[in-house]
Amino acid sequence: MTDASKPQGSRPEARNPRGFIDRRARDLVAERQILAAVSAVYERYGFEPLDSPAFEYADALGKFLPDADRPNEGVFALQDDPDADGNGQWMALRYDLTAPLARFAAQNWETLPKPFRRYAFGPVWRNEKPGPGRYREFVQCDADTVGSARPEADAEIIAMAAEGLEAAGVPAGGAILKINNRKLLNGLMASAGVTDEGQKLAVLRAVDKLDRLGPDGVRLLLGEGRKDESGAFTKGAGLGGGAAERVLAFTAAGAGRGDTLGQLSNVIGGSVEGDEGLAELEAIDRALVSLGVGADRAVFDPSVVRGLEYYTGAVFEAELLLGTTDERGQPVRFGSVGGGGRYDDLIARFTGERVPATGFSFGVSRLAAALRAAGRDAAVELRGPVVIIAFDEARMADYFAVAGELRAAGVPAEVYLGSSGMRAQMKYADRRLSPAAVIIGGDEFAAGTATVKDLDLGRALSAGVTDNAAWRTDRPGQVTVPRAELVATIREILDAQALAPAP
RNA sequence: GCCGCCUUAGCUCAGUUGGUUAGAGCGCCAGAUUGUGGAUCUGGAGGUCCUCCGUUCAAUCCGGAGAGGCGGUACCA
Repeated sequence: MTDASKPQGSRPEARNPRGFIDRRARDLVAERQILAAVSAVYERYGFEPLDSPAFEYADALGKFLPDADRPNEGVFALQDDPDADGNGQWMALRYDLTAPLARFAAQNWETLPKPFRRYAFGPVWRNEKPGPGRYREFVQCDADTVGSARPEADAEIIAMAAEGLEAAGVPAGGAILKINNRKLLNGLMASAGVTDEGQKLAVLRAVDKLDRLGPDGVRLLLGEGRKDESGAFTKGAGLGGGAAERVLAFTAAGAGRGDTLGQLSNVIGGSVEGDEGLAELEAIDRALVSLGVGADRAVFDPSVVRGLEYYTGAVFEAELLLGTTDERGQPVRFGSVGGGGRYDDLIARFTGERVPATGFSFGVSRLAAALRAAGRDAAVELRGPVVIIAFDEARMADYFAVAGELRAAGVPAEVYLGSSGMRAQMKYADRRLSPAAVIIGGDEFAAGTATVKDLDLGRALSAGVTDNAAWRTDRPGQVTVPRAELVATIREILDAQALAPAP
């Protein structure tokens, strides 16, 4: 085996790049169903589809602009057409669908109908450390309204997101949209004397961890800092005790609708920006009520932060409440499957003109994985084609004719194209989860017949069979019919299987 | 980025206190069965023991460095 046919050490290892995965039929069918269902909902709301390139010039993507020192920080970037000095335009794979939308809207602003409503889906790439269920390439689906400052635009996005998740297969009560407004926390921090941008960020980060660390952990992070179990120390926001308690009181204002608004107005009190945020949430509440979205589907939750600078007003997050378990039966918290909010400054980066915008995006693969883990993907069932056994070299033309007839009748079919014997061919059909196999050998040709084997019937019967000889001679589910009745016979088998539970 | 654990067959893992030919289960291939899936039995293929350097008569095993994987943490557009 150490001969020339196997040069040692010179073979590439067949493996995926770190953080990238192959997705097979099962995953793809599930994702396609989700996208089809969600697209239909979004279009019903008047959103038009848009596709944009995988690459954008790096400056258009915004703050993750690669530079000479760290060209790959966060994004996958390359230099387009570099000259002799290595100078070229930096371009990068998009890391979300919102930045490309901002570029597109700015570029076509003069001719777009405004407000502009579009949805988009496709892969996005992030050059960062992968984690469990977290990859460097994944499919996102995003919907935005550009050019409307009305809180109703936010409410409609929220309502549409809720409806979209249900259409994708999340059962009623399986997810909740949590809504907050950046202006509330900004107002609160302003009245507490927090003006430093770095300190503001630290406060946001601390609040974001409320669900994981609890109020005590967040209190530490708002103050001096916190040391976790592994001994790593996270520097805190450096807030004084009074200010920290005010922030905590704010985040504790409950997750409801009208009652939460009342509590928030007590805690916020005073600042102009805070009052503005409160008024926006009240308007969103009214719109949600008229859109038929109750507190069972969307609530106000002051602990929702959603990322950093970018958002300027309302923010929302979709949390999955479905009970899910992993392969070992351990419960898994999927948590957030999507989020969004109002970003009024993103397009101004290009045009200098402030354009209000709001949107929501979710991870399609992640949602599919969550639905699978929750056992909600039963509708996705992969059946193989009808397999025509390649019995006789000289008769291949006849086999292809059978395949053609079946395909013309709308039945997925294929002629076995390997070189193995019949046993292996049957095994192949079984493994493909084929509904039926067609056997036309010398006997059938002589008699002008075809033998059709109902593989599901055999699958069902095989459980009770212990003797191989009997299993073979019984030939379960097998019928021989005149060649002319072949397609009709298979049709009957398929119709019968459609009524039976999946094998 | 930081911390910890791990790396032996396609997969899950044994094992060798450093010594001739490194094992199991599952999976795969074939036969028992000229033309039939599951089960069973029999046989077979499949390994640079992650890589490099060092120590040694001798390294899959000991030491060092590196790579890759997993988990936590930080970041998350």
